[in-house]
Amino acid sequence: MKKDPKVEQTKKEVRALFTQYLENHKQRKTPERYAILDEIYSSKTHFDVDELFLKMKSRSYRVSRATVYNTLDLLVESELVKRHQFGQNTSHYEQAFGYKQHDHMICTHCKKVFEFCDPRVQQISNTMGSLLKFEVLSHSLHLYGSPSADENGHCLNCSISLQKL
Amino acid sequence: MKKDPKVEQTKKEVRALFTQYLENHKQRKTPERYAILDEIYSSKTHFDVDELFLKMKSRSYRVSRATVYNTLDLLVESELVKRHQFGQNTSHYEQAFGYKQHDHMICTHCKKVFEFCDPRVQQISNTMGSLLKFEVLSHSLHLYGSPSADENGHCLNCSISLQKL
DNA sequence: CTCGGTGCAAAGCTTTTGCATCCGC
DNA sequence: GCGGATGCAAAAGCTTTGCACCGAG
Repeated sequence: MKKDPKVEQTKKEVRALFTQYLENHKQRKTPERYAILDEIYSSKTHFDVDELFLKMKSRSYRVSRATVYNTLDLLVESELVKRHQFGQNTSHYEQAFGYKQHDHMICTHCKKVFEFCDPRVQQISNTMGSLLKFEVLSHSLHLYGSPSADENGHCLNCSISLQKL
Repeated sequence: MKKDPKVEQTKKEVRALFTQYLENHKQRKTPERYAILDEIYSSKTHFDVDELFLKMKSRSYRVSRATVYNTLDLLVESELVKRHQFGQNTSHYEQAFGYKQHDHMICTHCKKVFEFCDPRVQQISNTMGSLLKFEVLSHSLHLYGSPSADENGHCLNCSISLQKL
Protein backbone atom coordinates (compact mmCIF):
# COMPACT_ATOMS: atom_id res chain seq x y z
CA MET A 1 0.00 0.00 0.00
CA LYS A 2 2.07 2.94 -1.23
CA LYS A 3 0.97 6.36 -0.17
CA ASP A 4 -0.03 8.91 -2.77
CA PRO A 5 1.29 12.26 -1.47
CA LYS A 6 -1.68 14.12 -2.92
CA VAL A 7 -4.13 11.80 -1.16
CA GLU A 8 -2.18 12.12 2.09
CA GLN A 9 -2.34 15.89 1.83
CA THR A 10 -6.10 15.77 1.35
CA LYS A 11 -6.48 13.45 4.32
CA LYS A 12 -4.52 15.88 6.45
CA GLU A 13 -6.81 18.72 5.44
CA VAL A 14 -10.03 16.83 6.08
CA ARG A 15 -8.74 15.61 9.44
CA ALA A 16 -8.12 19.22 10.40
CA LEU A 17 -11.59 20.23 9.26
CA PHE A 18 -13.14 17.34 11.15
CA THR A 19 -11.23 18.28 14.29
CA GLN A 20 -12.54 21.79 13.99
CA TYR A 21 -16.07 20.50 13.59
CA LEU A 22 -15.78 18.17 16.57
CA GLU A 23 -14.41 20.93 18.77
CA ASN A 24 -17.07 23.40 17.70
CA HIS A 25 -19.76 20.85 18.49
CA LYS A 26 -18.19 19.61 21.72
CA GLN A 27 -17.81 16.09 20.39
CA ARG A 28 -15.04 13.70 21.35
CA LYS A 29 -12.14 13.04 19.04
CA THR A 30 -12.10 9.28 19.10
CA PRO A 31 -9.65 7.18 17.06
CA GLU A 32 -12.57 5.36 15.39
CA ARG A 33 -13.93 8.58 13.97
CA TYR A 34 -10.62 9.52 12.41
CA ALA A 35 -10.06 5.99 11.15
CA ILE A 36 -13.39 6.07 9.36
CA LEU A 37 -12.70 9.47 7.85
CA ASP A 38 -9.30 8.24 6.69
CA GLU A 39 -10.74 5.13 5.13
CA ILE A 40 -13.30 7.18 3.22
CA TYR A 41 -10.65 9.51 1.86
CA SER A 42 -8.34 6.65 0.88
CA SER A 43 -10.11 6.23 -2.45
CA LYS A 44 -12.49 8.34 -4.45
CA THR A 45 -15.24 5.77 -4.90
CA HIS A 46 -18.88 5.98 -3.90
CA PHE A 47 -19.72 3.45 -1.19
CA ASP A 48 -22.42 2.22 1.12
CA VAL A 49 -22.23 1.54 4.85
CA ASP A 50 -21.55 -2.15 4.49
CA GLU A 51 -18.78 -1.71 1.96
CA LEU A 52 -17.06 0.74 4.28
CA PHE A 53 -17.56 -1.54 7.27
CA LEU A 54 -16.15 -4.58 5.47
CA LYS A 55 -13.25 -2.59 4.06
CA MET A 56 -12.22 -1.55 7.54
CA LYS A 57 -12.71 -5.06 8.82
CA SER A 58 -10.48 -6.42 6.05
CA ARG A 59 -7.80 -4.01 7.22
CA SER A 60 -8.24 -5.49 10.69
CA TYR A 61 -9.52 -2.23 12.04
CA ARG A 62 -12.08 -3.10 14.66
CA VAL A 63 -15.18 -0.92 14.42
CA SER A 64 -18.81 -1.76 14.83
CA ARG A 65 -21.48 -0.98 12.31
CA ALA A 66 -23.14 1.26 14.88
CA THR A 67 -20.05 3.43 15.04
CA VAL A 68 -19.85 3.57 11.27
CA TYR A 69 -23.42 4.79 11.14
CA ASN A 70 -22.84 7.32 13.93
CA THR A 71 -19.68 8.67 12.37
CA LEU A 72 -21.21 8.94 8.92
CA ASP A 73 -23.95 11.09 10.42
CA LEU A 74 -21.28 13.37 11.88
CA LEU A 75 -19.39 13.49 8.59
CA VAL A 76 -22.52 14.33 6.65
CA GLU A 77 -23.38 16.96 9.22
CA SER A 78 -19.88 18.45 8.96
CA GLU A 79 -20.20 18.40 5.16
CA LEU A 80 -17.11 16.25 4.67
CA VAL A 81 -19.24 13.47 3.21
CA LYS A 82 -22.38 13.52 1.10
CA ARG A 83 -25.23 11.07 1.38
CA HIS A 84 -27.18 9.92 -1.69
CA GLN A 85 -30.07 7.61 -2.46
CA PHE A 86 -29.45 6.08 -5.85
CA GLY A 87 -31.55 2.96 -5.56
CA GLN A 88 -34.43 2.22 -3.26
CA ASN A 89 -32.75 0.80 -0.24
CA THR A 90 -29.23 1.56 0.94
CA SER A 91 -27.79 5.02 1.26
CA HIS A 92 -24.65 5.73 -0.71
CA TYR A 93 -21.94 8.12 0.32
CA GLU A 94 -19.11 10.02 -1.30
CA GLN A 95 -16.37 12.40 -0.31
CA ALA A 96 -17.50 16.01 -0.28
CA PHE A 97 -14.26 17.90 0.33
CA GLY A 98 -12.45 19.31 -2.67
CA TYR A 99 -15.20 18.37 -5.05
CA LYS A 100 -17.08 20.94 -6.97
CA GLN A 101 -20.83 20.66 -7.11
CA HIS A 102 -21.89 17.83 -9.36
CA ASP A 103 -24.83 15.57 -10.04
CA HIS A 104 -25.23 11.95 -11.04
CA MET A 105 -26.15 9.82 -14.01
CA ILE A 106 -27.07 6.28 -12.99
CA CYS A 107 -26.80 3.49 -15.54
CA THR A 108 -30.00 1.45 -15.41
CA HIS A 109 -28.11 -1.48 -16.87
CA CYS A 110 -25.12 -1.90 -14.56
CA LYS A 111 -25.98 0.61 -11.81
CA LYS A 112 -22.69 2.42 -12.24
CA VAL A 113 -22.78 6.06 -11.27
CA PHE A 114 -21.27 8.85 -13.35
CA GLU A 115 -20.81 12.44 -12.34
CA PHE A 116 -21.62 15.53 -14.32
CA CYS A 117 -21.79 19.22 -13.82
CA ASP A 118 -24.25 21.74 -15.22
CA PRO A 119 -24.54 25.31 -13.95
CA ARG A 120 -28.21 25.37 -14.89
CA VAL A 121 -28.95 23.18 -11.86
CA GLN A 122 -27.86 25.98 -9.59
CA GLN A 123 -29.96 28.42 -11.57
CA ILE A 124 -33.04 26.25 -11.18
CA SER A 125 -32.36 25.96 -7.48
CA ASN A 126 -32.14 29.74 -7.16
CA THR A 127 -35.26 30.37 -9.22
CA MET A 128 -37.39 27.86 -7.37
CA GLY A 129 -36.08 28.87 -3.98
CA SER A 130 -37.23 32.44 -4.41
CA LEU A 131 -40.44 31.43 -6.18
CA LEU A 132 -41.51 28.99 -3.45
CA LYS A 133 -40.00 31.06 -0.63
CA PHE A 134 -37.46 28.48 0.47
CA GLU A 135 -33.84 28.80 1.30
CA VAL A 136 -32.52 25.86 -0.67
CA LEU A 137 -29.93 24.01 1.41
CA SER A 138 -29.12 21.15 -0.93
CA HIS A 139 -30.35 19.38 -3.99
CA SER A 140 -30.01 16.09 -5.77
CA LEU A 141 -30.44 15.59 -9.48
CA HIS A 142 -30.31 12.01 -10.65
CA LEU A 143 -30.61 11.06 -14.30
CA TYR A 144 -31.40 7.41 -14.97
CA GLY A 145 -30.56 6.13 -18.39
CA SER A 146 -29.64 3.19 -20.54
CA PRO A 147 -26.14 3.30 -21.95
CA SER A 148 -25.11 3.26 -25.55
CA ALA A 149 -24.08 -0.10 -26.95
CA ASP A 150 -20.75 -0.90 -28.54
CA GLU A 151 -20.58 -2.67 -31.93
CA ASN A 152 -21.37 -6.01 -30.25
CA GLY A 153 -24.43 -4.76 -28.46
CA HIS A 154 -22.61 -4.63 -25.15
CA CYS A 155 -22.94 -1.93 -22.53
CA LEU A 156 -20.28 0.71 -23.05
CA ASN A 157 -19.79 0.90 -19.31
CA CYS A 158 -19.63 -2.69 -18.15
CA SER A 159 -19.29 -4.67 -21.40
CA ILE A 160 -22.20 -6.95 -20.54
CA SER A 161 -24.74 -7.63 -23.26
CA LEU A 162 -27.58 -5.14 -23.35
CA GLN A 163 -29.91 -7.77 -24.76
CA LYS A 164 -30.36 -9.40 -21.39
CA LEU A 165 -32.17 -6.42 -19.92
CA MET B 1 -68.26 9.82 -0.12
CA LYS B 2 -69.57 11.78 -3.10
CA LYS B 3 -68.03 11.07 -6.45
CA ASP B 4 -66.29 13.83 -8.33
CA PRO B 5 -67.17 13.27 -12.02
CA LYS B 6 -63.74 14.47 -13.11
CA VAL B 7 -62.00 12.02 -10.78
CA GLU B 8 -64.27 9.23 -11.97
CA GLN B 9 -63.39 10.01 -15.56
CA THR B 10 -59.68 9.85 -14.76
CA LYS B 11 -60.11 6.54 -12.95
CA LYS B 12 -61.87 5.16 -15.99
CA GLU B 13 -59.00 6.19 -18.22
CA VAL B 14 -56.28 4.78 -16.01
CA ARG B 15 -58.20 1.53 -15.58
CA ALA B 16 -58.27 1.23 -19.36
CA LEU B 17 -54.55 1.94 -19.62
CA PHE B 18 -53.81 -0.58 -16.89
CA THR B 19 -55.94 -3.20 -18.64
CA GLN B 20 -53.99 -2.60 -21.81
CA TYR B 21 -50.72 -2.96 -19.92
CA LEU B 22 -51.81 -6.16 -18.22
CA GLU B 23 -52.96 -7.68 -21.50
CA ASN B 24 -49.75 -6.71 -23.29
CA HIS B 25 -47.71 -8.28 -20.54
CA LYS B 26 -49.90 -11.35 -20.15
CA GLN B 27 -50.73 -10.54 -16.54
CA ARG B 28 -53.97 -11.37 -14.84
CA LYS B 29 -56.62 -8.73 -14.25
CA THR B 30 -57.35 -9.33 -10.60
CA PRO B 31 -59.85 -7.29 -8.58
CA GLU B 32 -57.09 -6.41 -6.06
CA ARG B 33 -55.00 -4.74 -8.73
CA TYR B 34 -57.86 -2.56 -9.89
CA ALA B 35 -58.89 -1.77 -6.34
CA ILE B 36 -55.37 -0.53 -5.58
CA LEU B 37 -55.25 1.56 -8.75
CA ASP B 38 -58.63 3.05 -7.87
CA GLU B 39 -57.57 3.88 -4.35
CA ILE B 40 -54.45 5.65 -5.63
CA TYR B 41 -56.45 7.74 -8.07
CA SER B 42 -59.07 8.64 -5.49
CA SER B 43 -57.00 11.54 -4.22
CA LYS B 44 -54.05 13.42 -5.55
CA THR B 45 -51.76 13.06 -2.54
CA HIS B 46 -48.30 11.55 -2.35
CA PHE B 47 -48.29 8.39 -0.24
CA ASP B 48 -46.17 5.51 0.97
CA VAL B 49 -46.98 1.81 0.97
CA ASP B 50 -48.27 1.72 4.51
CA GLU B 51 -50.54 4.71 4.08
CA LEU B 52 -52.08 3.08 1.04
CA PHE B 53 -52.42 -0.26 2.81
CA LEU B 54 -54.10 1.29 5.86
CA LYS B 55 -56.39 3.41 3.71
CA MET B 56 -57.67 0.31 1.93
CA LYS B 57 -57.99 -1.53 5.21
CA SER B 58 -60.04 1.34 6.65
CA ARG B 59 -62.39 0.98 3.69
CA SER B 60 -62.70 -2.70 4.60
CA TYR B 61 -61.01 -3.74 1.40
CA ARG B 62 -59.04 -6.84 2.22
CA VAL B 63 -55.59 -6.79 0.62
CA SER B 64 -52.26 -7.89 1.95
CA ARG B 65 -49.15 -5.74 2.04
CA ALA B 66 -47.47 -8.17 -0.33
CA THR B 67 -50.12 -7.52 -2.96
CA VAL B 68 -49.81 -3.79 -2.47
CA TYR B 69 -46.06 -4.05 -3.08
CA ASN B 70 -46.55 -6.30 -6.11
CA THR B 71 -49.17 -4.09 -7.65
CA LEU B 72 -47.17 -0.92 -7.07
CA ASP B 73 -44.32 -2.51 -9.01
CA LEU B 74 -46.70 -3.15 -11.88
CA LEU B 75 -48.09 0.37 -11.73
CA VAL B 76 -44.63 1.89 -11.73
CA GLU B 77 -43.66 -0.36 -14.61
CA SER B 78 -46.77 0.67 -16.54
CA GLU B 79 -45.97 4.32 -15.79
CA LEU B 80 -49.30 4.97 -14.10
CA VAL B 81 -47.54 5.64 -10.81
CA LYS B 82 -44.20 7.23 -10.02
CA ARG B 83 -41.89 6.14 -7.24
CA HIS B 84 -39.79 8.66 -5.29
CA GLN B 85 -37.28 8.57 -2.48
CA PHE B 86 -37.65 11.76 -0.51
CA GLY B 87 -36.14 10.66 2.77
CA GLN B 88 -33.77 7.83 3.49
CA ASN B 89 -36.10 4.96 4.09
CA THR B 90 -39.56 4.49 2.69
CA SER B 91 -40.45 4.94 -0.96
CA HIS B 92 -43.12 7.47 -1.76
CA TYR B 93 -45.48 7.27 -4.68
CA GLU B 94 -47.68 9.57 -6.69
CA GLN B 95 -50.08 9.39 -9.61
CA ALA B 96 -48.35 9.70 -12.95
CA PHE B 97 -51.24 9.92 -15.37
CA GLY B 98 -52.40 13.33 -16.47
CA TYR B 99 -49.58 15.09 -14.71
CA LYS B 100 -47.07 17.12 -16.54
CA GLN B 101 -43.43 16.62 -15.72
CA HIS B 102 -42.55 18.22 -12.41
CA ASP B 103 -39.97 18.04 -9.67
CA HIS B 104 -40.05 18.38 -5.92
CA MET B 105 -39.09 20.79 -3.18
CA ILE B 106 -38.92 19.09 0.21
CA CYS B 107 -39.28 21.18 3.36
CA THR B 108 -36.50 20.20 5.75
CA HIS B 109 -38.63 21.47 8.62
CA CYS B 110 -41.94 19.68 8.20
CA LYS B 111 -41.08 17.23 5.37
CA LYS B 112 -43.93 18.50 3.23
CA VAL B 113 -43.39 18.10 -0.48
CA PHE B 114 -44.11 20.80 -3.04
CA GLU B 115 -44.11 20.45 -6.78
CA PHE B 116 -42.53 22.73 -9.31
CA CYS B 117 -41.82 22.80 -12.98
CA ASP B 118 -38.80 24.14 -14.82
CA PRO B 119 -38.10 23.45 -18.49
CA ARG B 120 -34.37 23.72 -17.86
CA VAL B 121 -34.44 20.33 -16.16
CA GLN B 122 -35.35 18.74 -19.46
CA GLN B 123 -32.61 20.71 -21.19
CA ILE B 124 -30.01 19.46 -18.70
CA SER B 125 -31.25 15.94 -19.19
CA ASN B 126 -30.89 16.27 -22.96
CA THR B 127 -27.45 17.85 -22.78
CA MET B 128 -26.04 15.29 -20.36
CA GLY B 129 -27.63 12.36 -22.14
CA SER B 130 -25.84 13.14 -25.39
CA LEU B 131 -22.64 14.17 -23.64
CA LEU B 132 -22.37 10.97 -21.61
CA LYS B 133 -23.91 8.80 -24.34
CA PHE B 134 -26.95 7.74 -22.38
CA GLU B 135 -30.56 7.58 -23.35
CA VAL B 136 -32.06 9.25 -20.30
CA LEU B 137 -35.18 7.37 -19.24
CA SER B 138 -36.11 9.33 -16.15
CA HIS B 139 -34.80 11.83 -13.69
CA SER B 140 -35.44 13.13 -10.23
CA LEU B 141 -34.56 16.57 -9.01
CA HIS B 142 -35.14 17.18 -5.33
CA LEU B 143 -34.49 20.52 -3.70
CA TYR B 144 -34.23 20.48 0.08
CA GLY B 145 -34.78 23.75 1.83
CA SER B 146 -35.86 25.54 4.93
CA PRO B 147 -39.05 27.51 4.60
CA SER B 148 -39.54 31.20 5.15
CA ALA B 149 -40.90 32.20 8.53
CA ASP B 150 -44.04 34.20 9.18
CA GLU B 151 -44.01 37.25 11.49
CA ASN B 152 -44.01 34.96 14.55
CA GLY B 153 -41.08 32.86 13.42
CA HIS B 154 -43.33 29.97 12.44
CA CYS B 155 -42.92 27.80 9.37
CA LEU B 156 -45.03 29.19 6.53
CA ASN B 157 -46.03 25.67 5.59
CA CYS B 158 -46.92 23.99 8.85
CA SER B 159 -47.12 26.91 11.34
CA ILE B 160 -44.76 25.22 13.80
CA SER B 161 -42.00 27.30 15.31
CA LEU B 162 -38.80 27.30 13.28
CA GLN B 163 -36.75 27.86 16.42
CA LYS B 164 -37.03 24.22 17.44
CA LEU B 165 -35.04 23.00 14.47
C1' DC C 1 -58.07 -27.48 -15.13
C1' DT C 2 -53.89 -24.88 -14.89
C1' DC C 3 -50.89 -21.79 -13.16
C1' DG C 4 -50.25 -17.20 -11.70
C1' DG C 5 -51.89 -14.20 -7.85
C1' DT C 6 -53.17 -13.68 -3.17
C1' DG C 7 -52.95 -13.70 2.00
C1' DC C 8 -50.41 -14.65 5.78
C1' DA C 9 -46.43 -15.14 8.27
C1' DA C 10 -41.73 -15.72 8.38
C1' DA C 11 -37.37 -14.20 6.78
C1' DG C 12 -34.14 -10.62 4.95
C1' DC C 13 -31.77 -6.40 4.95
C1' DT C 14 -30.61 -1.92 6.43
C1' DT C 15 -30.61 0.93 10.28
C1' DT C 16 -31.48 2.03 15.22
C1' DT C 17 -31.40 1.09 20.09
C1' DG C 18 -30.13 -0.76 24.83
C1' DC C 19 -26.66 -1.75 27.84
C1' DA C 20 -22.21 -2.77 29.79
C1' DT C 21 -17.66 -1.30 29.08
C1' DC C 22 -14.22 1.87 27.69
C1' DC C 23 -11.70 6.05 27.27
C1' DG C 24 -11.40 11.14 25.88
C1' DC C 25 -11.46 15.13 28.42
C1' DG D 1 -13.72 10.25 37.63
C1' DC D 2 -17.57 11.67 34.72
C1' DG D 3 -20.23 11.19 30.82
C1' DG D 4 -20.14 10.49 26.12
C1' DA D 5 -18.67 6.87 22.59
C1' DT D 6 -18.06 2.22 21.45
C1' DG D 7 -19.07 -2.83 20.59
C1' DC D 8 -22.19 -6.21 20.54
C1' DA D 9 -26.48 -8.03 20.03
C1' DA D 10 -31.14 -7.47 19.97
C1' DA D 11 -34.92 -4.91 18.02
C1' DA D 12 -37.20 -2.12 14.75
C1' DG D 13 -38.86 -0.75 10.14
C1' DC D 14 -39.46 -1.58 5.31
C1' DT D 15 -39.59 -5.02 1.81
C1' DT D 16 -39.30 -9.75 -0.05
C1' DT D 17 -40.16 -14.61 0.07
C1' DG D 18 -42.33 -19.35 0.89
C1' DC D 19 -46.28 -21.85 0.89
C1' DA D 20 -51.04 -23.28 0.73
C1' DC D 21 -55.15 -21.82 -1.32
C1' DC D 22 -57.90 -19.30 -4.62
C1' DG D 23 -59.63 -17.83 -8.89
C1' DA D 24 -58.72 -15.71 -13.79
C1' DG D 25 -58.24 -17.45 -18.27
